[in-house]
Amino acid sequence: MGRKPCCDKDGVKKGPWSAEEDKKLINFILINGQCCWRSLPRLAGLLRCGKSCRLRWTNYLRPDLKRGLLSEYEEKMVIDLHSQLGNRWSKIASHLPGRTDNEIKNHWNTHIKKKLKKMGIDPVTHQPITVDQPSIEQPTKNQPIIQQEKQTTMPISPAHVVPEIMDILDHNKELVETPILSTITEIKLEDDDHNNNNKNTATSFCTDEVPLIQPHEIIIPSESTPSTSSSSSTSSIILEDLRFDNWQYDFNWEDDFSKTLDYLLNDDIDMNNVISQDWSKVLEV
DNA sequence: AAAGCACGCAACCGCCTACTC
DNA sequence: GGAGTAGGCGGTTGCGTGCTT
Repeated sequence: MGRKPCCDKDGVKKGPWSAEEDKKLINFILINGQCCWRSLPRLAGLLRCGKSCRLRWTNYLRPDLKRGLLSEYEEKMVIDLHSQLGNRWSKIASHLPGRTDNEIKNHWNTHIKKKLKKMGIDPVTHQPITVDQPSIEQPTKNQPIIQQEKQTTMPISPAHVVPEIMDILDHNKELVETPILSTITEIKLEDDDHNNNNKNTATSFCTDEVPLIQPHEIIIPSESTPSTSSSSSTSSIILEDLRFDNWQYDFNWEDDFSKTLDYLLNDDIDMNNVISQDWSKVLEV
């Protein structure tokens, strides 16, 4: 039996998200939290497949995302983590708060790869490129890291390859608030797919931290109801209940959320602008 | 000024895994 | 135990934009 498509292709919009769609998605998730992605588009009034909504939220709309280029420090983090974890972007991203796997993957492919090659380092093996050294294929996710390590006789950390990286790391350490560096050494090389115990540690990030709700708790935003923050007492109560206390960023709920809500409820505001500037500014740690 | 090209990034696709029944 | 489903992940694509010729 063939696999059922994640969504009905007919009537499902594809391509770039409009400001209106973003607004609907943010509004729905802020009010209801994340429920099942499959039914979210219907409940939120979006003509998108659930997968697309999840991706949009995870990679672009999530309030705790950092925008902009990776800092030099973050870049070194990615290099080091990649040397240990390979192309497991989500794992790498979990060690960089506010960064998504997609963002890191893109940055790796567009910037870091080139940079490493320029430095004479094979981005795949993290070892110096020699003329007759064939590039070793990137291990697949089915190939355990431990097994890959056995294939090499030298340490694979880039710090062994490029000593100055550690100097840069030290230099940039002061620029970062979160103690990311200390976690590098804590990364277990064994596959931790079955070990979610450290999912919610102070330094790792998890996209599941938006409160989950039961289907009966879902509130479908009404198009007809004028939704001002003062007029919707029901929403206020529920929003109060759904405070994202477990989120990793330092969110000043009283001030920032009402500010954010104002944006959402004000039709005159261009959401693209909100997201790229005010939204991220409001929620910046 | 315009055509061609390269680059960056958002979004999609298909596969995999975990979970439920 | 197997089928069906949902969510997650990594690879890839395609479009917008800036640069070069």
